[in-house]
Amino acid sequence: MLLHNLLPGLSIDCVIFGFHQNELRVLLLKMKQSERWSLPGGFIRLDRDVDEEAAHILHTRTGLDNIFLKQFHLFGKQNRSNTSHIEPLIEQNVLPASSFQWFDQRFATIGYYALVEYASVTQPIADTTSDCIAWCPLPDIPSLILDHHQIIEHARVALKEELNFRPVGRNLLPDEFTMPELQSLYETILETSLDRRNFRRKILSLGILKDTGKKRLGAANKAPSLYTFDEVKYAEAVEKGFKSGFL
Amino acid sequence: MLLHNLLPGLSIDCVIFGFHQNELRVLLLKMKQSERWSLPGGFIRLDRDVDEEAAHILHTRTGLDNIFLKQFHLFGKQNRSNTSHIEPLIEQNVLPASSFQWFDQRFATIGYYALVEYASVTQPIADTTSDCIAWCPLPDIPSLILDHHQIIEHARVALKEELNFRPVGRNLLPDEFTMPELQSLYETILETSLDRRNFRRKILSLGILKDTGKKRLGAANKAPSLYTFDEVKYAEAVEKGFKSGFL
DNA sequence: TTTTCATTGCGTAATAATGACGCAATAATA
DNA sequence: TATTATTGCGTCATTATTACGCAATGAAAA
Repeated sequence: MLLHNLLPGLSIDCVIFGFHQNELRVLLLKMKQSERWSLPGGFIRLDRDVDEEAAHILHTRTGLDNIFLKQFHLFGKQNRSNTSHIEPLIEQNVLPASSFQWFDQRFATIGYYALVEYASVTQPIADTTSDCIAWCPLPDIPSLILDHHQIIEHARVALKEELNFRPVGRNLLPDEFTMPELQSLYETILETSLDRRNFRRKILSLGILKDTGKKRLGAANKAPSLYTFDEVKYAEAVEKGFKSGFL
Repeated sequence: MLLHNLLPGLSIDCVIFGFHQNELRVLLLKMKQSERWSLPGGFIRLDRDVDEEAAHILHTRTGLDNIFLKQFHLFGKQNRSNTSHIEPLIEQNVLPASSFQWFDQRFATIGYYALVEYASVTQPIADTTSDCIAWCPLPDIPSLILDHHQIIEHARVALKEELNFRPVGRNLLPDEFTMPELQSLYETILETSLDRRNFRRKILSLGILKDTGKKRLGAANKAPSLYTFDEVKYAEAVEKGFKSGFL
């Protein structure tokens, strides 16, 4: 990392959501020399767009390209950043002492959330300042550095609001999925329970699903049908959003 | 402006919306030594939160406090900023030559939109780099510096989407207003026309309006009732948003 | 092989919301 | 006093939502 080659004062933090075992999970990095975790993030190279850099961070951690990625908020409190999570890294020579003044700046950070298919991230990659990287279920997020708790919470609300406007499942579910799986995703994001039969009718009325004709066998009950998203209709729905309110 | 006292690389641009004569208008500054206009904006003092600084910019230009202000997007293209609008100002000694290197940085800018009651901004105040400041109707925005056209367009879309979730009129209309005035505001923001009778029913069903009992006299037709917003219900609606989609 | 079980797919009835209108009432003006 | 433009209120058909009932069906237990 060539620090003179970066946009000063601004960082990126990514809340990478996955869905597994009926839970929303986020990808977190365990800081070296500390019990705290952090969001995947980084700084912006002077020759890259901010959006580009966010996509790059995501690619670096997950190996994935063309991820659904959305900027949701700039966190700009005057006192939000400090060097307490960096100092142990410098002491233990994980980072060079010369990097201290870079981290000692005031940073605003721009939050992005990403939606990825959990199973497609087989081997997430930690960075040099981290021991490991792992998916953490939202209910039991560990202790985080800086304001990263707040960033995750903000992302969660942003995702929840988005869900009422636009379809979201395409990015979080595998290619084929059952109606109960889709419903569980919605219930998790919305933090509520929905009537099975009404959910089914409503989501089908959006016209973005295709029945594959196949069924998910194996469970001790009636086998649910497998659906995929109709790519064309889905893209249209993402573009135009759902009708709501006055429009 | 003490440039060493500012967060580098990040600026603020404010799209200040007002509503007058059935048109949405934005407050723009005419650059000195140029035919171009710009959004009110500025840089972030190291001892201020970004949100605080945005509110400060608004106060400086409009004299108003407690303005509805919402961050909507970070514009972070690598090549979005340049010094072409600054050079004439330095040549004519409007800005000191020493400020060139500050403006020659790459800047990302965080966009805020503000909603203000048009009539309450009696004397908007230009800055030292501007000849004048004026309300411009959205349909005829003049030539703007940098990516300010794009910023306004983005703000407009953000406002439009917001309108489907939360009430907006409180900040754009005078204390008392008629149903047709409110409808005209909605139609302008949504860029559509709405049935008068259905709009009335829907907006009343939200329970955020109070009939003052008074009427707006003077026109050659039946005098429309004057309404105000029910502060308690309105605040509740802003907080919780309107029901829509799945939730 | 048959029964049991959990769960799906489909359906229905009551209620609420929406879209497209009709029409009498009314403030200013001719 | 009649005319004009526009408001406030109401109706009716259609669509959406809510709250359920029930037969069908894979797998597992009897």
